[in-house]
Amino acid sequence: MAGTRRHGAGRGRPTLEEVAARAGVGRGTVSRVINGSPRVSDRTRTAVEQAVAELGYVPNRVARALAANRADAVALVIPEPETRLFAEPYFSDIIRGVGAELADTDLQLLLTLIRTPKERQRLADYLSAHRVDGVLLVSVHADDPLPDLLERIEMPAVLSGRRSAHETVPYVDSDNTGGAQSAVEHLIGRGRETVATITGPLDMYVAQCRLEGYHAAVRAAGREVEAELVASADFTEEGGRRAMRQLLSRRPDLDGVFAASDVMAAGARQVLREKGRSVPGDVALVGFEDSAVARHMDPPLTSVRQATEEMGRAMVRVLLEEIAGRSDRTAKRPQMVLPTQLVRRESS
Amino acid sequence: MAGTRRHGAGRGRPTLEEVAARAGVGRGTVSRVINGSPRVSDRTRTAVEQAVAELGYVPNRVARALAANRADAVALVIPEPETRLFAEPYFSDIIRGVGAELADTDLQLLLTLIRTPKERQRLADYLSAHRVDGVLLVSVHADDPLPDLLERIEMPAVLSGRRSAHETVPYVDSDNTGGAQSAVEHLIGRGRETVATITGPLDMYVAQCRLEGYHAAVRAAGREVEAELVASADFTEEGGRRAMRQLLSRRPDLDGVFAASDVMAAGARQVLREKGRSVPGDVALVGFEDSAVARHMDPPLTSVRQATEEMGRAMVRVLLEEIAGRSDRTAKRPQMVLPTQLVRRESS
DNA sequence: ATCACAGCTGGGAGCGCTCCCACCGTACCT
DNA sequence: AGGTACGGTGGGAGCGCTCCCAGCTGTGAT
Repeated sequence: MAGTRRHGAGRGRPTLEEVAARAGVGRGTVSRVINGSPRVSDRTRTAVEQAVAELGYVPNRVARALAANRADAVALVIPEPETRLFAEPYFSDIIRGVGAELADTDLQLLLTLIRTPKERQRLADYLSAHRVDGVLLVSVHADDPLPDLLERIEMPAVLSGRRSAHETVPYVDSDNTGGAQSAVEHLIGRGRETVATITGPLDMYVAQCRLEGYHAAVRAAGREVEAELVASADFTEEGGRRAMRQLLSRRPDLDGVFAASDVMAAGARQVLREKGRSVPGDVALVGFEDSAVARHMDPPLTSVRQATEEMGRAMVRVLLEEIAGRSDRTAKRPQMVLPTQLVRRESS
Repeated sequence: MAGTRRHGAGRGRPTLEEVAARAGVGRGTVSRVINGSPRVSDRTRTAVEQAVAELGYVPNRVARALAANRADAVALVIPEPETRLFAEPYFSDIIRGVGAELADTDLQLLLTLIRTPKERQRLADYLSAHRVDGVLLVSVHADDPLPDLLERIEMPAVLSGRRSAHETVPYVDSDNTGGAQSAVEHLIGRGRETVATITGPLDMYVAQCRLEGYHAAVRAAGREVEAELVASADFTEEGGRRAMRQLLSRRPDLDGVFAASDVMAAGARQVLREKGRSVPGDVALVGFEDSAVARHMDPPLTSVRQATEEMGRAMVRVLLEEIAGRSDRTAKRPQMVLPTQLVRRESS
């Protein structure tokens, strides 16, 4: 009865044991070679490596995960509504970066889209069960309970973006304040006198930062910040339209607009066209994100580029560190801010 | 020595055994309840369910996967270059659909981006090792060896799109021919006399189909298909520009263009503007894909919408069938074609 | 020659589950 | 009453690996 295989699939795949037999060594030794332990003689190592090659041995990750109580996987969690709200490229660029950086590891990338509270609960269970080694969280809201849950169960995690200025969890963010500031300085530098801004939802830290950058640039130019020149929206095209109408009715004399996202800039552009204002002739327009939308607008939109793909890569690096360095509890949490860059196009 | 736990993480998570003890039954019985086997008495089932609830038991997928020789995961394979080439929304909409449909299952979604031949090889190894239960392949080229490999190792797989008219592997595709045809019929119906087309790379079946639809519509209108009116490109914006210039120099009298992708239409639009042709006044323009680009063009682009998210969902459904029904080898491979829909906007 | 102590090595135990076989009872037949 | 059948159940074996401990060398110190 011994040796009877029950399952068809996977049949014939060599196991550690078989490699050991062929190399004339014990299981433990093969395991050590596979995992690159230094305590193996060169002689033995060579023998094992040859056996591995001959048999075409590939370790069974599942067995490994079970025995070592690791998962060999990280989860990328994406709150679904966000992918609709934010311009798509952000989302896919992050994935690209994450995927690229993970390719060198042998960690699997698990993608988790969260739509409903039920699914969020399910994820929480899943994570509590330690079925992944770490978590990458994209665009978390300030009131999201997930980061705290992760903290509690000691699951390594990295956020893209901060929830507030005093973020405690490791994160990778881009320099929203600086980017916004440079955008507005650019507008002012081009001689615009009355520069307005369309903000994102101000309960989001990212929107606060971009507004903060606007303020900074206005003040740096020795001007007053006028409340009339600030309209807040929600990162959507429709929101951009509404805010632009508001702004135009309040201050018909405005000649520059900084929108905190390209999509809102697109909405604003439409309203400007409706009202017969030329861009950049009458009104200069700048966006944020440098998404495909910016390039395809007419005229092409000046925008602040964030290194989104690089953010994905950085997140993985930080997460890997977190996973490795969990031991020393005192270590400071790695947090990094990536620079942005103004991309000048015809809209300003 | 018995019962000594070595690993810290996961400590305290109840196991099947503990649930069994608490419910006063055997391991096998608990397993049956968990997996919804019908051969359990109501009495016992209730007792087990209570124990599960009290202990907060969550099955360990890794152990399950090892024991059952399943992986409880499917891989979504995305050839990296494609995600740059194709407009992004396609890619993220597919993911959205796949994620949504998978949420009801307890399969994990593994995302695999393929950039280099080395990574492709790695994936091949990985799949050969049966570490996933099935594979979703996005936009495969005709010469991609992956589908055949999968066939060989009997790994369930579903393609998005076909490689040729005689695709043998299960797939989900949209009605490219029909969509293109309706687009061109629309142009002709609006009174356009000289309708040209910008095609994708003709070694891709999807490009062939869209061209085929163009031909069909032209012929259906009782006209000749003129080679001069066909310019092929590569689904990129730059390609669209080049093709448009070609077309314009060959046939300055053209008054309608069907571009086989929105991105190429965007390129074409730029050239038309350069050359002083108004849209839709002088030239009516239609794209394919109905991506964000289409909505943000000026004027907004009429385009053929494909139900991309639904394609993702359908792919999962088909894959699940494949995984389940692997037993009867004679069953026909499920293949489905989703309808498209013309979305009219101001460009035509 | 003896002892100690390395560096290597083999292999038992165990990770948490599924599979399957043997077994128990009860209901139904002859 | 004995036989048959079958729904329901317990638990051994095993999935392929990692961990760890004991043991086995060979070397250098004594």
